[in-house]
Amino acid sequence: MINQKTLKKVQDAVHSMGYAPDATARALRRQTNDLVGIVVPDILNPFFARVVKGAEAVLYREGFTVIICDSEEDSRKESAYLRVLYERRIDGLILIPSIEQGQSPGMITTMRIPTVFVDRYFDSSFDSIKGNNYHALTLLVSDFVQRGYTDIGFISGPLNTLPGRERYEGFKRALLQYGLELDDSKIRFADFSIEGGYHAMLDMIEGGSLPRAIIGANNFTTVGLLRALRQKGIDIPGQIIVSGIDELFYDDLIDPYLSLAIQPAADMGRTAAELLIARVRGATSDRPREMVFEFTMVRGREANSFSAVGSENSRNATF
Amino acid sequence: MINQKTLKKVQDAVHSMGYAPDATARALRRQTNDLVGIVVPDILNPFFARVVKGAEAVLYREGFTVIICDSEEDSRKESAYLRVLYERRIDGLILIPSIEQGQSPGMITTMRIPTVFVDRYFDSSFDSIKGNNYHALTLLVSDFVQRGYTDIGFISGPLNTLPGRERYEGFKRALLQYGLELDDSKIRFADFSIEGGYHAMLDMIEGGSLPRAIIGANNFTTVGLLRALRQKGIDIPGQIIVSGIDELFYDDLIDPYLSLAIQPAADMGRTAAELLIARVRGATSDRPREMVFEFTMVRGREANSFSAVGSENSRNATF
DNA sequence: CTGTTAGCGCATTCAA
DNA sequence: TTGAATGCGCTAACAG
Repeated sequence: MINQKTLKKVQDAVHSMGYAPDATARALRRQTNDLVGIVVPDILNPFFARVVKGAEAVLYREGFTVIICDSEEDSRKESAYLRVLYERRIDGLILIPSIEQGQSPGMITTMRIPTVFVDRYFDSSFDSIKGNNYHALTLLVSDFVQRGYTDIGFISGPLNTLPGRERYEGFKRALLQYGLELDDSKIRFADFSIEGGYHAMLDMIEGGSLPRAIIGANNFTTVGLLRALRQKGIDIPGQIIVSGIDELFYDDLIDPYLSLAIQPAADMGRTAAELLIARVRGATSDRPREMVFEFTMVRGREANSFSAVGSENSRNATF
Repeated sequence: MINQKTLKKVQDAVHSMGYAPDATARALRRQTNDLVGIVVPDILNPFFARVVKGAEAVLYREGFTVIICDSEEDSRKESAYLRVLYERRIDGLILIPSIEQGQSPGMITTMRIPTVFVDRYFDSSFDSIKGNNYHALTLLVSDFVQRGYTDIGFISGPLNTLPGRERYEGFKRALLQYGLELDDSKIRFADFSIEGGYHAMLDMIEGGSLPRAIIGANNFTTVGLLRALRQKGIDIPGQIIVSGIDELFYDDLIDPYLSLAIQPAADMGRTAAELLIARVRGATSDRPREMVFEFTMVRGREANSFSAVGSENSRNATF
């Protein structure tokens, strides 16, 4: 038995001389890398950034190193990254796919790497995590109806994504549920981007059919939509009232009248990491799990009757 | 000579069978990894996220894989990550240090990895990139003065960071330059966080010395400061007018009267990557380079006299 | 130009 | 319990 104090001294000495074991060689020998890849369409989008932060925290705690890749909503860059990650012999993958799928689905299946999809996904044979998109629209529409607004428009996301489809479906169902009429002139389709939301809203305005209330299909769509309304000098909440899906940043500062249906993004990221770690460490044979997270409604100033913004409600969530 | 078409066919066949060369083994053999680490204090901060995006784009193009690490402004987590990156045998490092330095400076020097510091840094023997912080405050103060506001407050950053020090110094110099008096009751020190800015502003308000104009030392400080003003029901721009440093997100939507001094964050990230690649590939013996980027002034609604927000000015920069 | 071999730094195995 | 040998998958060097 070596003396503990001596051991510690030697370790310290070795360490201070700048030695550290080579993780590359270890990975080669052990055939496992403690490496996880996370691929997201845009790290600047606060929703994705929060998912990444949640996942990263768990993976770091569990001793994994994380390679974060920003596909820039480009399916070719995404595929290229998947290839790179595969060559790096990652042990697991958390993927938020870009809108266009490209070659990724094929690669994911042939790579045979444990994978968890978040928000958007294309393959039910993998673990996946999403928000209850249908319910989000029930929340938003019912909020409008309760406040007396029944003339409701929608800037939808792209229907070739899961949240795009489900939110559009959810919007239609919610209108039906409240006996409201579906008016196509008050629906536009965009691509979950700021520009997309902006142009869709401009188009609706210029089409002459401004609804009394409108919903943005995701955070960026809502930003674009608000920008169009401001540019056209349309009064909020006087002429139109706005709700959106997904947190932005400092939402209370952006527009005190803005109501939002919010997914617990960091929780979803954490859960994705936990599911992934279970796969990596444990039985890969378990059947895929689909986890659905609930949205929370955060109401803007008007819906709160006259409570002050910045008071004890969840609008301070970023704190 | 092998027939090109045959070669291609073989490659395709091999590739389709799921084979891809093992980057881990290659790294071990070649003793170079095409791996770069980026360590930032908070990937949710749009300034840091933009730096990362800029750097990542260049590194990706040049064939490097990027490991992005979020130190959460925690010097212990930062050091732990530096250790991990070192063990992973990264070829280069881009570092935005956390506020407290902890063990990182020592590690950086003993690791002997090509390193580029961005925004904050502690060692002039490495390449570094920053904004012209002094000039930022000249821009902001002179803008206020031109608009007739001479009673100017400042929520400073921490003086143990480079931008914190330089911006505070810059503020003092700018006041001097315009013959204005330095009033300590209108200066508070915070930590570049939303909470910090919020509490600092609250403290100033409750101290009874509200200036007619105020500057936030960085993007988060400005958010916190705005939140405090709103919560206290203080009218912007009636009672106080606000300027800040660094872009937020959708700044025009947050407050149309908000003026900002903005660093070209993505450019700075790109340049960091280019400097790093030059070091990694080339002569390590070159003396360290310090690059200083200029701020751009983006004026809020009032300063623009009556031009509409959303018009052809740089407030649409996020587009 | 093609084919063979040695070794990168570890972890595992087997021998002592 | 401790020490020496083997090989992970690749590439660079070398020999044919």
